[in-house]
Amino acid sequence: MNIKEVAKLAKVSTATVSRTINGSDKVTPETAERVRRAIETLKFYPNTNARALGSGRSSLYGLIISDITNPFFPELVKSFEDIAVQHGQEVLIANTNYDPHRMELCVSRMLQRKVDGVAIMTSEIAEHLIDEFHNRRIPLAFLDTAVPQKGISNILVDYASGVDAAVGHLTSLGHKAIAFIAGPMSLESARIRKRAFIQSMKRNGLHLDLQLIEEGNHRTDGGHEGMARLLDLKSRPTAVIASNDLTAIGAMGAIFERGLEIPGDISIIGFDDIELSAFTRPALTTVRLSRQEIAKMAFRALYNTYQSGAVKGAEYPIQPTLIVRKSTGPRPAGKH
Amino acid sequence: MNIKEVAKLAKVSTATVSRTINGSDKVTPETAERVRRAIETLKFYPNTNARALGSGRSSLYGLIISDITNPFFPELVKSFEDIAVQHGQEVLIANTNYDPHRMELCVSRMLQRKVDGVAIMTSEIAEHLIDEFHNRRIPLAFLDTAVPQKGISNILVDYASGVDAAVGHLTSLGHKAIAFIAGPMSLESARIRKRAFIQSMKRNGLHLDLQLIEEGNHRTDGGHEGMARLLDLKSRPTAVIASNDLTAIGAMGAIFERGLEIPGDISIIGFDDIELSAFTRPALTTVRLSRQEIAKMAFRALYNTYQSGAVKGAEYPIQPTLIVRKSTGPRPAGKH
DNA sequence: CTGTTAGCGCTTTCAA
DNA sequence: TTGAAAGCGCTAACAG
Repeated sequence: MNIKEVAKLAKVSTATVSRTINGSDKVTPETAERVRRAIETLKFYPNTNARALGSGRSSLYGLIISDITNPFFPELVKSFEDIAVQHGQEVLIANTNYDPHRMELCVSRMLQRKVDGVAIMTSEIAEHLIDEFHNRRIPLAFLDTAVPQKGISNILVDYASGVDAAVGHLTSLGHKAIAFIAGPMSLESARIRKRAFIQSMKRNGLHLDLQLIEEGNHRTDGGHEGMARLLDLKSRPTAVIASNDLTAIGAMGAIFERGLEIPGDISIIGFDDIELSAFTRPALTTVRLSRQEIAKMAFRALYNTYQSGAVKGAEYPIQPTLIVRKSTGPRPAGKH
Repeated sequence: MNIKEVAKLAKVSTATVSRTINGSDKVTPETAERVRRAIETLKFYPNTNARALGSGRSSLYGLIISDITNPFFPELVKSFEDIAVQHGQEVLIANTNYDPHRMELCVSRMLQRKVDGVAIMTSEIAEHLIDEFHNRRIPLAFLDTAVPQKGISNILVDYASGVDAAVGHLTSLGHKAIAFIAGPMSLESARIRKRAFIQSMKRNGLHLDLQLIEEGNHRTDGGHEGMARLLDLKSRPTAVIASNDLTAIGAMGAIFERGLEIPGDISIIGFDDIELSAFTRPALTTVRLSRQEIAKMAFRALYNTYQSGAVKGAEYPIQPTLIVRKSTGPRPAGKH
């Protein structure tokens, strides 16, 4: 079952069938109709491998993520697939599992399948792997890389405004002693969020107590430990901002263990707005980072770059938004 | 950059390069070594599209799921990818979004990419779409389909034993009035679970009160509503088993809203063991359905079927296990 | 607007 | 054990 059979049935050449499939405008409507009927009756599906070989374009876009079980990613993956399919493109997903070796494997998988572009939504990628793509003129899109370079597109989250919204919300509730549980400092995006917090505190004219800045690991256990240390302080904070939702959820556990109430004793704000955050008790106030937007931007960046044959990437800004739920409340009376 | 260049550099024919790549045993170790070095220095990655075209095997396996943001799927996807990559195969993931049209699109995507097999982990698939695969001799693996047929492999979860473990756990805690919040009756696997519950109650010699069986939708809202109705009963149950974890979580919300305690007033057990269940307060006792096992079985079924050219599928059993956490406790004193 | 035909890069007989 | 060469199914000049 191939294009030849279709051509025979429709009484045209294979070229005409190909043109019809590809929506060329130089085919008479009648001919096209005949071809389409032939395709229909034969239940013919063009072989994408042959198409890719013949045209030099795979219509495949790679999506490299750290770990699909990390709640940040599922919606990102879904949105990426949605928009790709809308454009008639296919998606190749690969998990690095936070493992550099595995990342290398992911890159090789992408290269073998001759992807037309790759969205790299993890933070860890070695320079030489980027070159591998760059040398082959394969468009790349990153999320929050430090430096835009080599024609790579970059999705840039405006962390500053997100953190600002969080700090603003807390100050409007009367909080002054605001703590921050950061992510791992090995992560660029975690460093950016921490810097954003420090600047936001200054901008809001609040005293910045370095004791109130903890380092976590973007997982619940890190949040738990960081919060435990904060609670051991003689003057403990009345509000905490966490670098991501999992950290915040871990912190909530630590607070409950001490018999304290949220938000009665301590208010807490997360970052990301993963699905889980709506289900915690109390539901978590958080700064939403739209994964749908990120995915759409990343795909468009790749698709446009590939289509236009452009060599240079661009920057795409994303605005986070504060989602107020139940984990934040007024500063407790008698506290500072 | 192609196999010819490699052949030239290694001073062999393209056939020998091909054989080396494919690990043929009829290549002298020395020749093979020379070829490998050439591949290395040229940073050559064989073009999978050409390979697929030449060999008639795509080394691609499809994985159709309902919705990656449904917490049941991420771990399944990850495990499937893991095992596929271990076998040098690639994965094509497609979400149906519970939409029949979209399912049709998924099938066409699979067909175009010429997958070597498809794992269909959703419940909704039309008969004629199955034929589409069957006619092309493409192995299929299903999760909990009603009837095994047409050489399709079937991953069969032993729901009976899972539900039995749940009922047993509750009776050992003294519970007698046990309710069940089922999934949507349009779903085969939901029907099976409900039947299993009814049978288990009988086997344990417990009175089966039909009022205590509610129908949900496998989402939190359905659990919430079902539980609300149960709480309105004059003789309300002391324990509830939900058809899946999301239902259980919704039910927990309804219980809390009435000012009741878990497990003080009511014990609750879920099904699936999604990640979220460890984070609820209290942590949810549930029947774990290992997604890793399901994924591995499905892949193996497909891979083996394809490799052996077999026409008929097989059945693969999966045993669920009870995970006891904090949402179950002794029957409250004075209650029945 | 349509047909002819030479590739695309690899696999796989068939010979040697 | 190795090489030559004929496909695999489609695309894209080029010619008409």
